[in-house]
Amino acid sequence: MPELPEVETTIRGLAPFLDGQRLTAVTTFRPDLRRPFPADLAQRLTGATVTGLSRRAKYGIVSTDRDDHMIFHLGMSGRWRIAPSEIEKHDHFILETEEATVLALNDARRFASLDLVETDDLANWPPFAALGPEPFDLDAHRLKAALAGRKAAIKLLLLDQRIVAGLGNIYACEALFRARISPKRLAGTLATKTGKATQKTKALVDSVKAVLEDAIKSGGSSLRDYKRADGSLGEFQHRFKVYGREGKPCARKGCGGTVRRIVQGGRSTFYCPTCQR
DNA sequence: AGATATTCCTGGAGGC
DNA sequence: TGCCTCCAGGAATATC
Repeated sequence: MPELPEVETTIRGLAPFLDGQRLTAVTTFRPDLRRPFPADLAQRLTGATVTGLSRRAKYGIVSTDRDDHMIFHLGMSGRWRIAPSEIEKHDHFILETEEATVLALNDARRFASLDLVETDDLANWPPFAALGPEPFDLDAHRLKAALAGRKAAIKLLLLDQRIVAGLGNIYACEALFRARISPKRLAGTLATKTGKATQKTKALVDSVKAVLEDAIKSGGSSLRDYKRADGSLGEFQHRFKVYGREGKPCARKGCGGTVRRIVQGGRSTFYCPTCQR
């Protein structure tokens, strides 16, 4: 479930153990995850000092003093474990620091990725080159322009990382609920010139930011696999208003509707047909 | 452009 | 503690 808040939580959890640390040992237990690991991964990381950790969309970035950036994507089930007492099933990659802290990348479904990109290549690195703006950099004008004329359902476009980068299935559903917008609404109808639709675009931008900020404050959401790097669970799953709440009463005061589940683009969408229009 | 299906994987849940 | 089917946070790719 790692969407933007889970990756942000992971980066914040790793930073105290990695930032400024020299990497003393790098171990891979297999040659690939979603993609092959770089052949010189261990060689380039071993002995390097971490100069900073950051995030872009759902990618975590560990930068080193060799102008390298180790970039990970957690896929569906990836997580980092700090100082594990022993190696577990599905640990695929291990970093060890000068202070002897062990960090393990664990991923049952192996949809994660691990890449090493040089600074000069960052902007053109294909996974990054295709990304739209960070949600926190989004504004109503920009979103409106991206949605104008589009006939796809708004939910599907919120999942399109080229439109806005970092939302996944959960937070797309939750943001639409907060904005009172139906996930089935054709994206272009949010982008018309008349006041009401523009207000809807603004509401959506504000809702996207708010739900992500709240989720980060809660340490992300833990459903099946996700845990914070220190092993603790996120808390935001207790605050879902629609996700996973099919058949339950709408959380909006006075609405009285019932949360529905539909399928869009082959994935579950949860929403309240009564108050989301 | 858009809708849909498929693929990469493992594991948990639920039906029988 | 069996077998089978379905479903799951993502995203690239193919086809109509």
